[in-house]
Amino acid sequence: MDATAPQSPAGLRTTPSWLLNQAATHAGRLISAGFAVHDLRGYHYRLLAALAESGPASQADLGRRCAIDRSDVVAAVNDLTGRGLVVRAPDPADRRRNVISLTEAGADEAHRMADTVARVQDDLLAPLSSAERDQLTRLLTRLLEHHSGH
Amino acid sequence: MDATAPQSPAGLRTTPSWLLNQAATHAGRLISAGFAVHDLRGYHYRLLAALAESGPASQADLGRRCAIDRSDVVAAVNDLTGRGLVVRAPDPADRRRNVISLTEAGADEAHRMADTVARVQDDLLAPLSSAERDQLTRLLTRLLEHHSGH
DNA sequence: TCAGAACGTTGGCTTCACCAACGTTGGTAG
DNA sequence: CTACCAACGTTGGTGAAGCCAACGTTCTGA
Repeated sequence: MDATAPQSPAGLRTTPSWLLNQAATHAGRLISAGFAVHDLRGYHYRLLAALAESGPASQADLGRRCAIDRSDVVAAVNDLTGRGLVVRAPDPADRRRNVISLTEAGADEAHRMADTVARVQDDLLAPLSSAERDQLTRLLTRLLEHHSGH
Repeated sequence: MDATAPQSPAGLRTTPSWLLNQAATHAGRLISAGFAVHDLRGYHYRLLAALAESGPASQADLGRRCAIDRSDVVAAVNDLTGRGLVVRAPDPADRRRNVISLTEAGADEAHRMADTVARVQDDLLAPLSSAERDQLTRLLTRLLEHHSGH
């Protein structure tokens, strides 16, 4: 992003979807920079976080929880197994499923990435007071609940 | 997005950068659907909006104002000229530059797209009161100002 | 005047979000 | 029990969006 950007058109600048887009883009830059240190990307973190929090799960379940398409879960899990962060095993109780579990290294990495993410939040929300951060979080949460709870 | 998504990990669900990402993704889906009717995409709208608001400009200027890379401006302007929405002319005062101007059809399309965008905002912000919408807008604006004003 | 900056352009890359199709396996209605 | 349909993992592909490096041309400032 050009720091020296002339004022963008008001037609964009005052449009919530534009603001969301730009704020998310910027957050994404910070997050990506943080993840680069771990040599991992967004999909990887989402999966590790889900596994660290709720334990082993099928790929389909992970996809639903992390908002990642089934086919993209395959590739990301491949990456993670290749790095020894995760193990893929057939589910004896349902032979359609694979059970994905964290290895010890995976659990460690999940913690480290969570720390990185936490630092990025502070960076991202620097200009806001703690009350304002809560406000923003609540507004966004309501938005998402409305649009997913249908 | 799966409407039936089981609860995502709290480690994500309560993280502002995740909320921003998801909200922006959803907004993007609504916006894209709206733009599909016009057979145009996000970059096209940004450029048309900037031109409609501030008049003719060089490609580099447009790129800075719309947060689009120089090289991507080239392609988008090519598209727009191909549709007769925009004209590209060399700047006699600075032969490095091209001056991009809206045609009449381009100005019309800019208005129609602005209407589409306005409708999408209402859809997107449906769950929020007008005061809350202002709050959200202000918080996001402050975030962006902080991170671009450096 | 001459070095460096700005401009437009080409070509390439990565991430993320999707979609369609297939074979395999489970569950269920008849 | 069988037929049918749903769910799962997988492959392969698409497109938008955001970037970066390099080049030749043109302008500008020291």
